[in-house]
Amino acid sequence: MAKAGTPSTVTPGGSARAVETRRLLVEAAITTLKEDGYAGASARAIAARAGSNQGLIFYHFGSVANLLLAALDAVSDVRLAHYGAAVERAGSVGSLGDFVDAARAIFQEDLDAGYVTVLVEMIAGASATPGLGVEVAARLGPWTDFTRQAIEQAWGDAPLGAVVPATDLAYGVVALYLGLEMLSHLEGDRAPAMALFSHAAQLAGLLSALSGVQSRKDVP
Amino acid sequence: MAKAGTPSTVTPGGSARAVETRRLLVEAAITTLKEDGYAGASARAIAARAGSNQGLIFYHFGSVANLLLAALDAVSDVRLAHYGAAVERAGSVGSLGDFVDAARAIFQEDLDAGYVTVLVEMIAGASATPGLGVEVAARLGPWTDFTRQAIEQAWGDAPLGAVVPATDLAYGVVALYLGLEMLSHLEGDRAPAMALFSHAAQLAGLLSALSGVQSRKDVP
DNA sequence: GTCTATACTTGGATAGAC
DNA sequence: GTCTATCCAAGTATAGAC
Repeated sequence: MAKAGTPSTVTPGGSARAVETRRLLVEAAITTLKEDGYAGASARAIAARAGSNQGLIFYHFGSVANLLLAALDAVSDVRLAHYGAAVERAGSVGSLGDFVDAARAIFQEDLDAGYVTVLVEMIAGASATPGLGVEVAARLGPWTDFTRQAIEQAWGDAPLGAVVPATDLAYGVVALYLGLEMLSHLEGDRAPAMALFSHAAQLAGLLSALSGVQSRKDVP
Repeated sequence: MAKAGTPSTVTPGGSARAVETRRLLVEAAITTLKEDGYAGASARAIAARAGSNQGLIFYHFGSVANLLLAALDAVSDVRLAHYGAAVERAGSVGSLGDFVDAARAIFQEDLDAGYVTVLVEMIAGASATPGLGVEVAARLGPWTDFTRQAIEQAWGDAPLGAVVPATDLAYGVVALYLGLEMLSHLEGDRAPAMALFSHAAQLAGLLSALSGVQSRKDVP
């Protein structure tokens, strides 16, 4: 997303200075969303963190909401690329447990960096600003798409895929991911969420053992 | 929660008029959180909806945040009571599938009424207001406690309880619930979430059939 | 083209009239 | 106990300086 062809933000100039200013503002917007939430992400708060003037937000992005969307785009780009690499590594092995482990590692990174907090805050904050909801929803698509692909890859020819469509499950996995991030962030304690991943890994092992066919793991 | 002994809000007077004013404000706060989110829940917006003066919020509750917490308390009380009744009904039957059905019905009600939106908005908005996080976290306890009890009841002596502790699973179920509400609310479409419940019901039936022992369902 | 200064609006909170 | 009037801080947005 955030390709040159379909810009979500009006970008007046392409000079080195302008690009750097926008980069600083986007960085500051991400940090502000992480630490102060959507309700605390005002033009003044973001600009102060970026060390620049608050008027620049409106010059470069047109509105605070547009800057926040640009921040969401930036986070999506960097995270999805990273997710893809992690799942490809797990895919080369192929067992369900490896995928759960990969998800666990990614989740831990996300909590540390607060990336998903940005997404959660944008979703929750969308109701406050008219028209923002559809924009955020559009940016959620790649996340669910990616999750669906990862699930299809993880399943292989496992029998579970017949009873629960990957699309539906992907929706649930994303929802769970967002919920876990919310709770962990609220309570400042990631232990319960991490415990769940451990149990999921156990169940994954149990499931693949139970299914009899050790789905194409023997192929090097 | 929200007992008389540990009031989260300072309530100056107990006259019939004062009580009614507070009730109106709490109602309006709930509606505002549902429709405009935490970021849109200003004193003026809430007071306008309640048809009363903005200053009354500070007189009766001390701050906007306190009013929002009172709103969360009100929602928690009414919903947990309802949840309890629904699970008791399902408990008298005792199969896992009945519990999933009960959860499905409750979830649909919550989406219609927007009750969980209030909780989600408070959790997401908590980062904006210092000190609000711990208050919201404290009010989340009953929800996870209730979920844990429902899970223990649903499992009975099923073998799954040994591998995944009810406490951990309850945490995940609450997280999933919050996430599903967020996504459904964002996209204005509950179909994907409802589809998940259908699949869960299927799996529940499959699981109880697979476990051989049809855990104490034959006892009327 | 880029940024600063300023205008104007809304929000939280209180003091005093009723 | 309730409402109006008001203060000031913080918010969005633009007009004009560089």
